[in-house]
Amino acid sequence: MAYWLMKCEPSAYSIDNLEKDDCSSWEGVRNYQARNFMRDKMQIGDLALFYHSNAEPSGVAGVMKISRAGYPDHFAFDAEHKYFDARSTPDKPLWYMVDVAFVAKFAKILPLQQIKAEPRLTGIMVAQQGSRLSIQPISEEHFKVICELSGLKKI
DNA sequence: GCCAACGTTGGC
DNA sequence: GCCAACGTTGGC
Repeated sequence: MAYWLMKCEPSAYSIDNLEKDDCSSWEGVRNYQARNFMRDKMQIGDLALFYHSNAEPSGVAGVMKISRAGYPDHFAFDAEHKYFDARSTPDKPLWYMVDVAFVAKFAKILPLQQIKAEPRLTGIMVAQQGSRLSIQPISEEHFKVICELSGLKKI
């Protein structure tokens, strides 16, 4: 059982969208490191923080659960789609995605500023300067501290 | 909207 | 395989 932090711009897809949909694919990741995490490491049942990037404020918005492990991102095969990539084919997929399921929405966004200010979260990847990785592993301890700070009692 | 930090591309 | 140019991310 592993823990993750996954970024998305809420203008594209937010925790509210996921709560409404209950379940969603997490397509469009076009970074090799992030892809490797999804393809090789993420397992059904893993918990992930939903991080709103480029937002007001940016921060953790809620919790979700991996409901399907890595599988080829078929949006890369569709020439009409914005995530199209000619280098990826059904035979030799280049990009992967997972499915996520809604677990909880925080009463309030936990802003990045507060994450940076919390001593128990020292060293967390999302607070590093210039951290752009959209799929990040996170320790169980950091995960729990963030849930606690957000007032979430129980997953 | 600015721009620093970072990842990727491609010429050589 | 180096590295400059370019594109993207994301906080501010």
